[in-house]
Amino acid sequence: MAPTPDPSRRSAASRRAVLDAALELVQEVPYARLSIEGIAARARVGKQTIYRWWPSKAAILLDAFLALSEGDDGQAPVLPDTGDLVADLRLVLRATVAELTDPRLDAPMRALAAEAVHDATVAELYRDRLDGPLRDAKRQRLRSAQEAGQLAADVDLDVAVDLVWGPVLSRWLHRSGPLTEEFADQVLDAALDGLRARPGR
Amino acid sequence: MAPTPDPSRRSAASRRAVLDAALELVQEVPYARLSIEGIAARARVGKQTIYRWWPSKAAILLDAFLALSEGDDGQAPVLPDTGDLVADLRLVLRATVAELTDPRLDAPMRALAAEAVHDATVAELYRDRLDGPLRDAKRQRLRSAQEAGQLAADVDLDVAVDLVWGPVLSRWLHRSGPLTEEFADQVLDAALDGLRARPGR
Amino acid sequence: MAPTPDPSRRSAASRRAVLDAALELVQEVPYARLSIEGIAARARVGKQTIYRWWPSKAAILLDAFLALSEGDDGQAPVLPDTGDLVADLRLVLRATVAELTDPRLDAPMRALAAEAVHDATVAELYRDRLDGPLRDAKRQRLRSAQEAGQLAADVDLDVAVDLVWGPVLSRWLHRSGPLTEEFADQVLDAALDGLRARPGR
Amino acid sequence: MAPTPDPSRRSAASRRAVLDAALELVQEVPYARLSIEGIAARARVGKQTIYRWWPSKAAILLDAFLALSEGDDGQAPVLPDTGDLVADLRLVLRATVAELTDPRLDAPMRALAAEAVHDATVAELYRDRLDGPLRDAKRQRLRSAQEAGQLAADVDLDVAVDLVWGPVLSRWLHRSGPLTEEFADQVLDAALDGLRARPGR
DNA sequence: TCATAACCGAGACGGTACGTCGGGTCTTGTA
DNA sequence: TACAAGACCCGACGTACCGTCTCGGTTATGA
Repeated sequence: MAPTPDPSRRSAASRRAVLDAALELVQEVPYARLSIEGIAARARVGKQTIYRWWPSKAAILLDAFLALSEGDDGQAPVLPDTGDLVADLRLVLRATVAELTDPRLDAPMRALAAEAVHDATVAELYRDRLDGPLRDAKRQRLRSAQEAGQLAADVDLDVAVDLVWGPVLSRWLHRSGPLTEEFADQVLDAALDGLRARPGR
Repeated sequence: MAPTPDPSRRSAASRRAVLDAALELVQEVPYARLSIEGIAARARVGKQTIYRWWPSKAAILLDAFLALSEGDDGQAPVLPDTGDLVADLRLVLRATVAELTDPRLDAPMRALAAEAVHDATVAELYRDRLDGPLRDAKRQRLRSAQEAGQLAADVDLDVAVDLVWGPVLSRWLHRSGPLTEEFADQVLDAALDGLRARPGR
Repeated sequence: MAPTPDPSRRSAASRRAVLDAALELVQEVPYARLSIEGIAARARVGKQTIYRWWPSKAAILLDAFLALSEGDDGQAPVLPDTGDLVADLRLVLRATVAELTDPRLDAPMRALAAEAVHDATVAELYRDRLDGPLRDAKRQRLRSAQEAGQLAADVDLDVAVDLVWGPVLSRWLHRSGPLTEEFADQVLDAALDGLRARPGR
Repeated sequence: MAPTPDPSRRSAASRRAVLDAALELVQEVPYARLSIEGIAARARVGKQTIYRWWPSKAAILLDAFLALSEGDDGQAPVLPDTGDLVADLRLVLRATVAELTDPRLDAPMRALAAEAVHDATVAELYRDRLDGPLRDAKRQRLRSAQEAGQLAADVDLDVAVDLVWGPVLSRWLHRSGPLTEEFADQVLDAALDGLRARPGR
């Protein structure tokens, strides 16, 4: 159905220009005013070139966002594993908070996240290309901890990932409170030790 | 500057018609195609009437959504408090999952949530009129548990709320996995008891 | 089929602005570059306003052209009838030549004529609103001459009109030679007296 | 500046394909939708091939049209000269009418004529390659008649040509009436004998 | 004989304009 | 004065072509 043109003839310069323009614009103007027309104009590129290679505005943003984290190219992300679960997770969760509050990343990530919220197609793209690999890494680190006997054996790792990162993501998306390192630490502690009052603690 | 029209002369019929039309349309068409023009046409209402009474599309959705949960009118929500924290929270968290998966509520809630993700103004509206009262109730229930010695004394209640509901919201928004009662229960158990492996458990 | 909006709500200012802009542009730029987009921009008018009220670019030109000859408003044109057929026709045919060579009229008339050449719909519009009334006047003047015994009784008046004006129009359209008063006079003389050599002439 | 490619290497097959495609398309679709892109696609030819060999769409049409009347190749056209001026002209004028009403020729001729109306460059092409030789032949036949004393000595031959063919062309272009053999005959009679009432006729 | 230069098909590219949709404002007539 | 209706200016949509520009591939000489 999709005529999908020959990628070998694709202009790398145009691709970069579009991605850069998208990133610039998503930070300059409110999301609702981000238009393909505007991206094309800023990138000095014909609109057709955009429509030829990207199926949606969200797909551009996704590519643009992936292009931001250039170094990781190719290899799947891996979480640090020093053996000290708490320290490792604290590091990573703080990094997550730092990313989410980085003004350079906030705008495109919000744009993507919002798009994913109401469009399952975009959600799938987002999951496959951005969140998925990262989630695998998180699950992997927790599995390692579980195997080392540091994590309860009966805990579903997907649940565990959501328990640690869910609160942070939720607070970021809903702006339901300040998103700080302190919050990250509190969440981590609570997630590991539980909310319940326990004697001998 | 704002003309702020006289609310006493407002047509209740038009208000209802707009809200109903918005709810119908948000379920019929993909969110991107939900237009004020379309709502006005469906509601047999002049566009000006909408612009007179609502500041944004999101505000319409919010009103429409509030109108859905009519019974709660006025009084602030309260969580059950039978003394059995686990049972109470399980009930409520399952109810949350039920709401989020109710096809009748899913569409407008997603629309609102997405709008809130990229627009801080909408996020505030959302927080004040929808999420806020509910969050207070959650915090209140947890405070009661804390006072009863069921919750660790040093736990920040906002962190606690996010630890319990954050994973559910996050999974809903990102569609990162199936959103089931079982998941709710797992999250609750993990949140209360922690992920960490502990002897004597 | 056509939704044809209510003409009573039409903005007279926009109408004028569009017509003026069209006339200006058709004289400034080659016809192929005359765009509705350009007319709308020049007229400071939304494109939709043009599409609402005119079915085609040619229709705009036609209205614009009719607006040029403002004085004639309403009343049908009449050719002079002094009794002296030759003098009357000479006057009118020279006026035709003058119009066709007037740089202010040449551009829009060519645009219209060309459009009419390949589009029968436009040709009909053109005939009904521009050429028709004028042709009636010509026929009427010739009929009067015929009744006065100045024109051969067996001549079809439509043929007669074409014999007098056809050569001029043809030369204008095809630029097959200089379009001068002298040419008009020669055509008129030849049309009245015929090409054939005759004794006693 | 112009690279002027080597004509000896030109692909005759491509030339034919373009000309054929142009003729087909000009008859299938309204002129405004006739695109070089479309011609190239139909002819299975690269766009560059068209741009290399033809300066404009009109030039393609002209070539295509000339290719239709293949037989006349090279030699200039000549009008019959039997000595009987009326019979000869009647024959030719009827043939003109037949051509103009031939549905196979009508579309490309209209396209060309319309293009010539608003573009003086095309008009020149048209005159030089199509109309010019024919006009010479007409003038030649009339000169012969004039020398034989059949045509008034003081008649300008260009005026004479326009007097005979102008009405027919004009009616064709403006569709101002039915274009029939009868009309041709009437025009011819009127042109030769004049419109004026004359005693002894 | 074979390189090498042209034409060729294909089609991506930066652009301009198309005709449509919707945004938010303003006007008109009715209740 | 609120309302239904809808015209208005404007900006963006996604598409069609423009004319230019590579890309391989195939002829078709001329070193």
